Formats: sequence, C-alpha cells, structure tokens
Amino acid sequence: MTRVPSKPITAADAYPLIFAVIRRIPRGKVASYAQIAYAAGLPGRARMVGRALADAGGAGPKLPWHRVINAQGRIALPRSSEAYVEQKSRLIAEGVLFEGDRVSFTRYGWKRGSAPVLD
DNA sequence: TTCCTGACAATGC
DNA sequence: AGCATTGCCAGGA
Repeated sequence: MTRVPSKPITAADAYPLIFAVIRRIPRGKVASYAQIAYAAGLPGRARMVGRALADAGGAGPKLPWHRVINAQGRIALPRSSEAYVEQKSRLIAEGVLFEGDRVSFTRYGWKRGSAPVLD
C-alpha cells in the first residue's frame, strides 16, 4: 500500500483538539501552550496552539483563551497590545493574581485531575 | 520548493 | 533574573 511516513497534522485536524482542551481549563486556572498541546495529543506543538488562538482571534467567544500563557508564566503578547490588557484583566477578574507581569504556575497552574491548592 | 515568521520552549551564560 | 541561542513545526509569500 502507498506508505504514508507520518500523518502531517493540519490545522483542520488539530484546532478542534486544541480548543477542546482549552475549554477544559477551569476558571481561575492557567495552562501553558506546551501543556495544552500535550494534552491535545500534540506533544511539541506548542507553537501550533499559539497559531490556533491567533487564527481564532476571539472568534470563539466560548473559548477561555485568556487562561493560556507561556511557560514563563507570562502573557504571550506585546505589553502594549490591547489583547494583553484584555487577557490580564480577565485573569484578575477570575482571581488569578499577577506577581509583576507573571503568574505563578505553582498556585494557578491547571493540573488535570488534581485537587485545588489550598496553601 | 526555499526562506522567513511566529499568542512557544529548553538550555546555557 | 535576564538575555541569546537553538530546536521545534506549521503557514504563508
């Protein structure tokens, strides 16, 4: 049979998976791009998660895109952009506090299936 | 098809 | 704690 080396993952295939994962992030929690990619069965495709959100561009109101931040705990957008302010305020509104310009994964990181951190 | 870009990330200094 | 480098992978020109 005509052999196919590996399945080239296209946006059409991946986006639904990615969005599905993002929709599972609980309110008041955050997840990194890499974490979402992994959970969506796309390990190593962190950049694709970013692309998916960029393409969505707020097109999916149901999507809690603001709960997605980079591995450094920072918002992956220019400080000067509108989206940055929007994302930060949304997070704060959910009780996610910033330490300077970053969020603590230890406190707000989404750990699938684990109990909330009560400190 | 090559080259450049990007809501990323791990590593090294 | 930053900053630069390198790896990564899909899109778009």
